[in-house]
Amino acid sequence: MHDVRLSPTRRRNTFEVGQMTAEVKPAALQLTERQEARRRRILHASARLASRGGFDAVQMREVAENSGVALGTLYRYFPSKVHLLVATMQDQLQHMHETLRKRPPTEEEPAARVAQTLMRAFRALQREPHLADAMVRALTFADRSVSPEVDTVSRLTTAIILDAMGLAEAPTPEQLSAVRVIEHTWHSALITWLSGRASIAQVKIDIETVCRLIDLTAPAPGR
Amino acid sequence: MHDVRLSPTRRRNTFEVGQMTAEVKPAALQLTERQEARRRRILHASARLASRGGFDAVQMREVAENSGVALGTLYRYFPSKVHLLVATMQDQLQHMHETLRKRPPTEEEPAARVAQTLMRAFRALQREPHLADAMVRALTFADRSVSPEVDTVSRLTTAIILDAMGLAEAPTPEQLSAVRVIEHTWHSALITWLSGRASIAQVKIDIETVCRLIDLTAPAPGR
DNA sequence: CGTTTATCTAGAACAAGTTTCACTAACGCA
DNA sequence: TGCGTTAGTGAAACTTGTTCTAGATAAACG
Repeated sequence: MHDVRLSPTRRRNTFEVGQMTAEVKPAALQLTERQEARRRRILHASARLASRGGFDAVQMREVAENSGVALGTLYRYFPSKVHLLVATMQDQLQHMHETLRKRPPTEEEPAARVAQTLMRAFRALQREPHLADAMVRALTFADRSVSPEVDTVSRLTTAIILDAMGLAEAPTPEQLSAVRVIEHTWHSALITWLSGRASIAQVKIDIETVCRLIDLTAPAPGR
Repeated sequence: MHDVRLSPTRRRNTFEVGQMTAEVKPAALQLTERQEARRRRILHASARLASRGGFDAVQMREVAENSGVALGTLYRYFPSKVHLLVATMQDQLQHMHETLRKRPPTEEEPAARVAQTLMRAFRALQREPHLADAMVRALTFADRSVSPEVDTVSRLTTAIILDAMGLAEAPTPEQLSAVRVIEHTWHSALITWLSGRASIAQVKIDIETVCRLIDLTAPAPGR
């Protein structure tokens, strides 16, 4: 009768934005091997369905079936569809982060580096527009009950951007503000693209535009 | 048997961003008086329910009951819950725009004027956080089928910002980019606030931060 | 006016997210 | 190894958005 939800719900890795390292592992409180495997199967099924038909195509019953797990079990691992998709996004972001670490941006200026990085991520999303749809829609639709998970995604994104700026260690408050604004723009621009209201070119422009903020907060004398 | 959906669906007021005036009336293709009244009752009920419990509290059956209309009729006027809420947002924005016209921002600098305007709007939303939740969640969750309506909201927002900048007439492409980025930040910051991941103060900072972009695109020599 | 046609109404029906329940399997530990 | 507890299964039930149907009203129009 102990309706204690499985890890993902209460995960709350308290760590500062700055000290984000490569190890942001799911960190669910000790899962057995079989459980870890189940969790992985679920995420995999979720991503697969999502890359077919986007948000709507991820149907909980089907995810359960496809991952060989009972519906109730699925809900024990991920207490809602949005939780599931946000976790899926965490997963994908992790990959992205690692990939980016291997091939850091080539540009000189921080602003250009960030823009380049985001455009790379954007191109990756373009390859799986449905998956992108599912993840981003879930992310912005998430209510308070998903805050911890959304926050994790946000921290990952922040880490990626800071990495691109070349200062994963000691960002100033001003720089953090700029990064937050960049993130806002990133998410919202993706949405306008996904809903067909903005072209790829326009998203590019928006990203480049917002990245100029970085210059404003550069360590240089610039106000 | 002519399942022609009512106006709101196919509304497609083609008008340029710049020439946005006060007359953006719903403009549904000729509704009779009774129909206009019904539409209004529906929107009113929607807003009332939303200001109670936010997105989830707006239940289509209840909206129908509260506005004295059959469920089928509700769906004829607004083909989905998201359509309904986006229309509700249009409605509210209209009011906001008029209010802002009456008392334009007092600041001198364009950037400060925009920031002041958005903070005013933000304070208005803070008075009805649940309503804000319903509208903003609907807006960002909207899929392609709602694009025209979302676009209308976007144009209204753009108009408000351009007004605040003091150039509703001839914005440069660069300025339009900045405005788009400001809008992105505005929506996304609202979401982080609504989901409890950012404080009011933080939203304020983000708005002020992004508004600096306006200086970068000023008619002045600034690059 | 009377008729034709488009709207509305009431209510059932359907779909997918979520919850619940009774039961079985796996795990942790003494 | 045996046993109590936690996790997982299967299936039904429940909720709320959405669709459908048949019949009643209102509008348009000759």
